[in-house]
Amino acid sequence: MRKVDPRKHDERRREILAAAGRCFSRDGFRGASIAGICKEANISPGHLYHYFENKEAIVRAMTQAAVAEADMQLELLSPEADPIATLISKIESTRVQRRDATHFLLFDMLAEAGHSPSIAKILRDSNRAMRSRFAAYLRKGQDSGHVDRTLDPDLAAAVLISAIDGAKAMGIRDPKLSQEGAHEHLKTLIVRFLKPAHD
Amino acid sequence: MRKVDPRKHDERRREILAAAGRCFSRDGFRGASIAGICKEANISPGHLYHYFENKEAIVRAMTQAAVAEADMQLELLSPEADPIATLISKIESTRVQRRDATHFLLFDMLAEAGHSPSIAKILRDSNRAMRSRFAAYLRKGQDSGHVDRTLDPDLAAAVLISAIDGAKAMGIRDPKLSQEGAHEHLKTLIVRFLKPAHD
Amino acid sequence: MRKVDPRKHDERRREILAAAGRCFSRDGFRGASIAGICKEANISPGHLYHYFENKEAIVRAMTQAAVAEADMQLELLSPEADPIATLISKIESTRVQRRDATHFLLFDMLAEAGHSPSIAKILRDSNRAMRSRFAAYLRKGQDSGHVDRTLDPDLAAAVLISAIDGAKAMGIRDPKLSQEGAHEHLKTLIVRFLKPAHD
Amino acid sequence: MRKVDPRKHDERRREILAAAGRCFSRDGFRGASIAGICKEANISPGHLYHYFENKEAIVRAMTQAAVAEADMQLELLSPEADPIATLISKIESTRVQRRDATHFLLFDMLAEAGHSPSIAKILRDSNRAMRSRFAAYLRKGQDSGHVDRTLDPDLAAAVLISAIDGAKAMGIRDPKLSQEGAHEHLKTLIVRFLKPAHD
DNA sequence: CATGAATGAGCTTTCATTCAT
DNA sequence: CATGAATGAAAGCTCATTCAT
Repeated sequence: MRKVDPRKHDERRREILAAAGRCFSRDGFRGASIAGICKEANISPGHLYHYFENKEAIVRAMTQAAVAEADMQLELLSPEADPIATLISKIESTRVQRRDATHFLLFDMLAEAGHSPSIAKILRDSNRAMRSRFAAYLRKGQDSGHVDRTLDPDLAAAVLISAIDGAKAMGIRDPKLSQEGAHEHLKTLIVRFLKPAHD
Repeated sequence: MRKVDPRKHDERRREILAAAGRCFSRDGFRGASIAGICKEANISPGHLYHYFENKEAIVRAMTQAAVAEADMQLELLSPEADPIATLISKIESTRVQRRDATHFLLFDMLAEAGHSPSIAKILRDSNRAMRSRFAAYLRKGQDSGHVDRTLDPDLAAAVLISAIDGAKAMGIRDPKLSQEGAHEHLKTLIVRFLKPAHD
Repeated sequence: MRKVDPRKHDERRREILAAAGRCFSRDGFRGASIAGICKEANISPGHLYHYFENKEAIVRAMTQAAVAEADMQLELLSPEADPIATLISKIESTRVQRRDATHFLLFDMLAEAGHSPSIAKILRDSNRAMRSRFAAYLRKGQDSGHVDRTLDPDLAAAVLISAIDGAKAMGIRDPKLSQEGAHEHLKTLIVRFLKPAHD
Repeated sequence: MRKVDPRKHDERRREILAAAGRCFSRDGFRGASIAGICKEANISPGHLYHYFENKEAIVRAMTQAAVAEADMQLELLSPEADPIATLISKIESTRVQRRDATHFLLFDMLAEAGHSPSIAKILRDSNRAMRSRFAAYLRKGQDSGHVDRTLDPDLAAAVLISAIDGAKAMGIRDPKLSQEGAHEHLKTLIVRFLKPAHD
């Protein structure tokens, strides 16, 4: 009579997703195999399909989790401080995790968006959320005079997100680049972009 | 005793690579099949292996060709003009090709770099070349007073390359974003970053 | 010490069998899955195995039920009437249900008999029962002068059963065939076969 | 430069089909596995897919071959003779092959027609061909006075085909039935059905 | 009596790669 | 140079069946 315990079900799903995440960032979305994920998650292939309809569903859930996590990290940034400093600390965290395997995952997602409309949609939707959060920061900064009032908050936010993406690419293209130096220059880029009172 | 005509051999290789490029940008590195590439190139699978040792060799050559092409496009930019304008026109070309399938290829490469050291190396090497070319532009700009002298040309170049990568990601994350607006803001980002005389 | 109520147990079995019947006639013996049958019967897979040892047991029970049902329908035919009319009305019912999914089930059973000796035996046993019932009709008809006395009742019965099977096949081979016309001719076939006084 | 030799290709296809036929009549359409067919045909699984798009294509080709063969056998019957005798010899051949595995295949096809529209279509199309061939025989018989002129040739043909199907079912339902006796009665059925001059 | 989590063998299919011609 | 027949391992996925609860 007892039905599925949704709690346990969800926990298991998360466990599988975590295992999949390890496989995906090691081998890529396409390179990772169901068998590998099962081994990593210590379950049988048949059982995995109680939790996910198919591989694409795992990729989808993974992508969703990754972008949600990215958005959440942004939400956690202290909203009191100078928004410029806030955003820079965001960029900074990217620098620190420089060789983080999840960066590869991001590029896998961007590549996958080219072949999978559902992944593309997840990326678009999450991007809209992140962008409006960013834009809110910027608007607040404009109100307090920290951010150039001539910038369109939405478009500036899009540019800043793209700068973060670019920073992640930089870590791959140039792993030996002076981290402090690159960070300094990125910071300069952001500051000069946002700072008001350009003559 | 008839020897291979190296000229023809190279041309064939390029043809195959072009066919592979179409397949890769349509289906991704992993999603594209040797059979598909052969069909696209109008050769037999057996024959393809006269030109490439294995699939990874094609991916490698493809990556090399793509980054070389990117570098070459940079080389073609008129070296006379104001370097800032030059760089902006480079960004602009990214905007115009916004939904170009080759963008997905770039992200495939960046993702692949996570699993394949040889791809990672190609990316690193090509990046070093591009970066020094960019840096040369910047140095010239600094000499002529167009570019802020306090910037380190190498690091600034790395940041600019990352901005271009980010711009490509922007097209995927936000396909409906106002192109002109985003471009304006990107331009502003570059100009403010490079322009001298910040107080 | 609580014993199973055999009444309830049997009813449950019949319910499951009914559900299985729907699945089998939709997807075939091989195409239908235990999971599907469970969903159709609203029970869990584990529970199903309280009622049936394995899938083959379900197929067996199903086959048995189907042939028993066919025999029972025959039993219900009014034994008073002219046996020729009786048999024709039997053929008629086949015509009416022409596209009935249970027809496919019959052919599934006949095919399955080729790979499963136990199914073959069920078919044989049931056929013997039906045949003797048919034969009894014929004998009565011979006594009353409605049926040709030179026919061997048993063999004639076998031929008539095969004619009914054939009529079911006709519905599949030729779904658009004039139903009335085909029925008329089938009726003629039966009448001429059984009618006495051929010169 | 040499292209595929269509002769060899076709021969290989036929070989595979023959192997598949053995597997299918042993295990049924669904019960037979690609691996088993490959082993029977002495080829690798990958290679099989050079000749057939997928398993369904094999089933389709198999069905087509089987019904074409049935039609061809009919064509070979001597067209000179009394059409009734001709048709009876057709029924007779069914009796002789009584336990022929291809009979099971027929019922597999009829069952499969319930789930696969393409199989259903093949059956319909082949049936139309066979039926018109049968009907031509009957018409000729009517012209020569051997066959009852009141019968509609097309419908009578359909009824006769269904009688053959039924005869095949009889072999399965009743393998121990006196073959001669059953045959005698079947012959009687046919003769009385077709013979003219019923009073 | 009843659940559904869990298994693992087996399924169809794909694909990089080799090789005789 | 060029073909495409052939391989076989591995992929994603299904499913009958078992078992702890």
